Amino acid sequence: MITFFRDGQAANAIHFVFKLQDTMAVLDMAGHLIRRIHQQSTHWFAQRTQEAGYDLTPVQFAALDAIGTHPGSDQAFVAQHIAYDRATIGGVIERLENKGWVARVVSARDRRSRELTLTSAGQRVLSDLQPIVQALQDDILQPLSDQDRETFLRLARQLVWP
Amino acid sequence: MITFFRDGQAANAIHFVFKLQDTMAVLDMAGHLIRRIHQQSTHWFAQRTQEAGYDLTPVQFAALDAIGTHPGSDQAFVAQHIAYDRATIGGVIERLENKGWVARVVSARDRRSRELTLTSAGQRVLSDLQPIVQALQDDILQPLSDQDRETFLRLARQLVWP
DNA sequence: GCGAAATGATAACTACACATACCAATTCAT
DNA sequence: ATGAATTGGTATGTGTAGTTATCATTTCGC
Repeated sequence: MITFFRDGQAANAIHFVFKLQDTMAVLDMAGHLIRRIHQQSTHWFAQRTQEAGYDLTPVQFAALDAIGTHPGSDQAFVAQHIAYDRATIGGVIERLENKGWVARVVSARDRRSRELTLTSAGQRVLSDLQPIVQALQDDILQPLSDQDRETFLRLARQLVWP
Repeated sequence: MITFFRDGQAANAIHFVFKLQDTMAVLDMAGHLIRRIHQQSTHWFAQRTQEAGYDLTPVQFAALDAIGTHPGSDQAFVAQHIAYDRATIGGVIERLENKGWVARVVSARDRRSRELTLTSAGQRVLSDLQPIVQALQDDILQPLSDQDRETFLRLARQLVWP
């Protein structure tokens, strides 16, 4: 029936339906869904960590954790460890240094590299945040049942490694 | 067995194992996996579209598609449609305009808003890219079986809507 | 041991991504 | 009908995210 359309719009009815389908196709593509989930994930991260009185990004946390668990390593290791760009990690670590959470010392062994360690403030931040970030994973997966959460994580792991 | 460690390192063996576990916990979290998948997804997009002779980002494509399927709508609609920040979409559309793919005209109905349409060049780009972007979704999901791809998409859709 | 290749880091550049603040125009409530 | 709230858009600032180029230092090949 074309009675949903006002006078003069009947001829566009089929065109209108096609347009809607085209749109849905793009919004339902893997790449677009992944972008949306990533967007929501970073939003939850900001929300929960700000509630805890901190102001940092997911990547800053990942870098902080990598340095905490591998003290003395250099920027290239941290970048490779969390699958990051070598050029970008410099800025991330610089911001962590400015916050007083990370110390950067030129290595005696290799004068090109800087050895990274957490300051005591950085260690406190990391241990404060660890349970919060752990708990926040449930917020991200909230719409899924326990079993679907496991399935999603299993498939996500498969997607990441290659 | 501690024979994997050189002299003097035996005392650190257990500590070393704990450190590895801590690290794995972070790298295996939903948020981190999602960031990695998003990273790979945008990488595939750049790869495939550049092979086709184009230089644009996933978001530029999503905006182009939204304007193509909803000609005459304004920036706020496009932003809302693809779940985007109102402040960011301005720059994205400005770049599309600079490439000569999108025309931006101040609306007569509401002088605050700009009505967006594709130029003929923009329409050609969109129809050129549509099959390429469609095909590229398989690259993103490549490590999964057909059935797991369906499952992943189903769970991803569930994660997105709330 | 010495030139070439590789590596760690930074700089410059482009493009998101979002928060906040602001202006202009429109709509809503009374 | 008019003041208040809303809406469309831009500006500003911070922080990724990646590419390419450059520089210093180290390691590798022979």
